[in-house]
Amino acid sequence: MVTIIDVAKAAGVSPSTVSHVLNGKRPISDATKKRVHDAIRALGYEPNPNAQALRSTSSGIIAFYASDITEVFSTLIIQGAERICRENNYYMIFASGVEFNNDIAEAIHFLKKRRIDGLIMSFGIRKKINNWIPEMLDFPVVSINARLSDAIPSIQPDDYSGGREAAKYLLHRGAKNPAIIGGPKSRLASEQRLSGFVDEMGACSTVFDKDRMIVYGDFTFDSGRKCMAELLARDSTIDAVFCANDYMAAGAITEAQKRAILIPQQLRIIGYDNREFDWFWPIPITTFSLPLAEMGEKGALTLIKIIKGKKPEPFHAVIPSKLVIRESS
Amino acid sequence: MVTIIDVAKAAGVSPSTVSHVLNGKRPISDATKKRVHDAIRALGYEPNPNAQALRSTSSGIIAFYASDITEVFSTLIIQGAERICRENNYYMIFASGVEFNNDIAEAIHFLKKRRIDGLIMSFGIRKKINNWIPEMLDFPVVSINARLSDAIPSIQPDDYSGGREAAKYLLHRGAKNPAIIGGPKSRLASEQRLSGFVDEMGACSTVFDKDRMIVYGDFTFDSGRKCMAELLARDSTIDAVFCANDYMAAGAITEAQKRAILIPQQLRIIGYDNREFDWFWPIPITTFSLPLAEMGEKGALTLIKIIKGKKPEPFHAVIPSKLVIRESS
DNA sequence: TTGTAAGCGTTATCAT
DNA sequence: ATGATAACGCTTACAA
Repeated sequence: MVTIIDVAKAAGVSPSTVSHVLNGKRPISDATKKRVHDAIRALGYEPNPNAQALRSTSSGIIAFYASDITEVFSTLIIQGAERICRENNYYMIFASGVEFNNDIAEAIHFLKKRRIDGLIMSFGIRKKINNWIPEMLDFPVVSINARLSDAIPSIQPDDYSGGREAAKYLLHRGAKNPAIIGGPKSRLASEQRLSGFVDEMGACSTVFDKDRMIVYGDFTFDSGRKCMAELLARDSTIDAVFCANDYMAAGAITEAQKRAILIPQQLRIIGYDNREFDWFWPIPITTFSLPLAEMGEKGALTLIKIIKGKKPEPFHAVIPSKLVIRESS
Repeated sequence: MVTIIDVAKAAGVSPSTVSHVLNGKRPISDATKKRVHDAIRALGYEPNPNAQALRSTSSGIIAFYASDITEVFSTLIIQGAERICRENNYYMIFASGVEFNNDIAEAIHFLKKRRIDGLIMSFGIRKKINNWIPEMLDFPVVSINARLSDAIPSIQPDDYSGGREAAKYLLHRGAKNPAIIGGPKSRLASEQRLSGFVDEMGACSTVFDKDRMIVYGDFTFDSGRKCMAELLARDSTIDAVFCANDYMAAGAITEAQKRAILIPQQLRIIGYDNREFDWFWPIPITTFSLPLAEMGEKGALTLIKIIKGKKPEPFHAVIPSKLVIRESS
């Protein structure tokens, strides 16, 4: 184990000089700088992170809390965040809600004792968070996919504008009588996608009967089938359906095909989320690709700014999704 | 910040006694034990992990290296491993191959300087590992999904017996003329699945022409379609196809349906991996569910044994997959 | 621009 | 069965 003292001896300087060369917290002459760096390289010195964390206030660690780490979305967000952290010489550690029985308080407590410099919290399901304890968050925190409070910066996908774009696109494709299959009303993502869609219809002065042309599912494949059946029962002239996620879009397509409805000729379908199966579904599904990596990156960048005492701009960021056009529309 | 000294004072004992009460490395009288525990609870004392790691040789940290953390399989393995680690009071940190440009040496180096107690390496793709440097692994290591060397314990799914079970099941279902769509020959998982299948055919004294009835794809949906077409061109009386993974199974089903072949009546299809879309694919896909959580658990248990100086048993473990029967077969 | 020395919170060694 | 004390490797006042 090579220590800072070994390096100091080899370079003929004091340990504190070595330390300062490494973290640049005070001016060092170029000559000594070089001698120290040479010694470091020659000996293969690596600072001991535990000693650093023990002595200084900062640990160089950023924690990532994901409500469910097995959700694909989480991992893609993580990758984005990790890239930025590494570029800024932070190391990331993880905590998964599942492992803490979704006891966020316990998870935060656990992370705090590791003396983390900051925390990125990512929520798979964007619902209103209850039992929330912002008091615990008395250190740099960023929230992804949920707005926890006005005081905590957040990064969210722009579901509303996605909904608007879906409507615009369908109308552009010639849809005259579109409908919606929504997700649970408790899910913000779904609600915003729908209201964007409805607003855009209004903006294009297209008549849209919200009570009749919206059916609510529960984000599952089966509910997509049922909702499609229900919509067709209500109005057989429907020629386009915007689904609040891809599972329901797949169900809707399946149900329509069972009735020999031609897609996209007679009925256009759009999903949301760009799930893996979309592109090779029997009828490839048009969808919106979420800006997951960007959300992770932006989240990490924002957090690092806060750690360094700067105010992030914007405080609550919203990132657009990207329409991915495939055969179903 | 409550320290061990505060606790010692409150309990009227020395810091070293508190330390020993906590880690049980020497006998303590029940009376003092109680006093110390009371003090700990009263003050809400939490040992500082950084100080512990600095002073002792062990950090209490197990690292998990995954070649690709965004792969669903990785996350499920991780969850299994994490459960065991927590139960044994280890904390897990992660490194993803992607983040290190797949430079395993660098990743290991990075982890080593965090003073990890052990390492679980999980490889998404089971191919022979080249450029391997077992010399670096001079500390407790376990490998999941790949056998790195005789000296490093491994945990793998039993693809061979999965293949056998697939054959047995198809024959039992009355298949007379089965075929195989394999993955790339470089992939161990695929090769073992196939050879299990072929061996079982032999064991049941069923004729199987390996040259004619095996077509190799590349694990993608499109290759599944092509391979299915090729097989049907070779022999239109094929009544069952074992596919080395689910993507190809989905492709095979799609191709067969295009030709109006009835599934499962005229043609039974089995995939492998139990991907998410299997159960809601237009014809739900029979498949094998990999023992991912168990692999993670077993991996962690094995590693912890090694860390504690015990020899794990068995040294190279193999865990069976589970046949999940659905409509396609 | 550089050096000295104290101390971060533990655990390990040596006493008792 | 318990205590005193040094040491882990580093950062940071304080001095020079």
